[in-house]
Amino acid sequence: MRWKKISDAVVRRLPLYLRVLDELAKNKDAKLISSHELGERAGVGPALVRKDLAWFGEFGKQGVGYEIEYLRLELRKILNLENVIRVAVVGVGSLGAALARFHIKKFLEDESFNLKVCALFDADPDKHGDMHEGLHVRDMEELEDVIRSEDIEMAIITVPAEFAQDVATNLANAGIRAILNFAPVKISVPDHVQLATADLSLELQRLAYYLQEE
Amino acid sequence: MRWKKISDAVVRRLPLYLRVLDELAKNKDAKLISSHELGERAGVGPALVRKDLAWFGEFGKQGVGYEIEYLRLELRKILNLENVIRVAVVGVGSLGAALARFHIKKFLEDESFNLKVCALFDADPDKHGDMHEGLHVRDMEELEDVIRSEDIEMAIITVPAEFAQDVATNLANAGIRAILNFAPVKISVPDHVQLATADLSLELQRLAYYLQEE
DNA sequence: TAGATTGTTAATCGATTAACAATC
DNA sequence: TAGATTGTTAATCGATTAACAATC
Repeated sequence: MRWKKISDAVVRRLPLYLRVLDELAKNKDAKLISSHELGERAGVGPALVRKDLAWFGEFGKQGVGYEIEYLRLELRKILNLENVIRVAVVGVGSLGAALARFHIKKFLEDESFNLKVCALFDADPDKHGDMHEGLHVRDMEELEDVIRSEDIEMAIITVPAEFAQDVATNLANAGIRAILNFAPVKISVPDHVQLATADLSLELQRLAYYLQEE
Repeated sequence: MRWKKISDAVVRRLPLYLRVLDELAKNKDAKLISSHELGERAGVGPALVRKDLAWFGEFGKQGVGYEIEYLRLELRKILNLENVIRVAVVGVGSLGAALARFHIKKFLEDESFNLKVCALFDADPDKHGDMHEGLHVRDMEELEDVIRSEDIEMAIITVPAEFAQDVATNLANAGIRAILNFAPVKISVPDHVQLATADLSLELQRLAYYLQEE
């Protein structure tokens, strides 16, 4: 299933729409939703909602709107969230451990959440063998083997900034296709690897700007 | 110090430039940097670097470039990072505790890092009094008093999604001016409160899209 | 002086919004 | 049929890039 050249600005809004639909589906408030209301709840204009969805097909009915459950399932298909995606966490400090814990719990509790953390890695030998939510911390030496044998496609990097680039390179070499980076550095990856950044320092510094009196 | 109507797209790049300058200043590699090299290191085009900086003044010299240390200090002024900014963490689960720990350590280790976590709050009475890096967990009842008496301007929300909006409202009422929200929900705040979102689920779902074969 | 690089204006590019015919 | 809302095209808006005179 491929629709070429969809802008990332569009792709970023799809999970937003999906979240609204998940919520509505759970509460069974209604069967239908208009682009106006979906946009309202997602924080996006109604015209943009329609345009975003139209890139992938015709999901609505004129004069009626979109069927919530149907659109929800279609969006899950589009976002590739139908099958379980295996995830590794590299760097098991308190942040890495917390993220692993959070996602493992969510996977167990929410049946529509399809991201499964299934391996933890850390360079510190003292941590090897430590258990977190049923997973033990592995040596970085095992990275490539485990990623390949366990079909891990995504990784979360929570190592100190100075090691992040090396880790990212190793992950790319091991066949990882998407990385969420928490380390406060710009990292480079090959074109076929997707990168998302959760750079808290950057966000906090940006917020500081707006604290100034206006 | 106010320059009206600077676009957020511009403000978001300033911390990126600052990080590059911090790095260069630490290593004392050189005294000067061109927009070309600064852009290179920050991942931004050279013309855009010059245009971004030009919003705030004339910091460079034609034919020469920008003085690293000078520009670094000017950027710190512009971003309002000269004085310590006090921060509260609301929701002390494993993620909240990890973030508090991370930032408190960074504040102690890096003298140019001016964000100081100085209060922790949680709704769970079992956690009240627990210590994290020298701070005890307080009751939510104390939120407003403590924020006002300790001059706390910024908050990090790490409570479960269903409580995030209430917490944000309470924070806004207590006079908080900027919020970094980790809860996976859209929250609304008054216009005078700045909001940054660290919505990991959204990022991971976006990444999932790109895992599809092309 | 010759070479380099800024600050700034004009041109381009891309994303959002408005408008509306099609149609349920 | 009358009212509503989609999918889509055209208009607008804003952000980035290219170009270049000014000048160190």
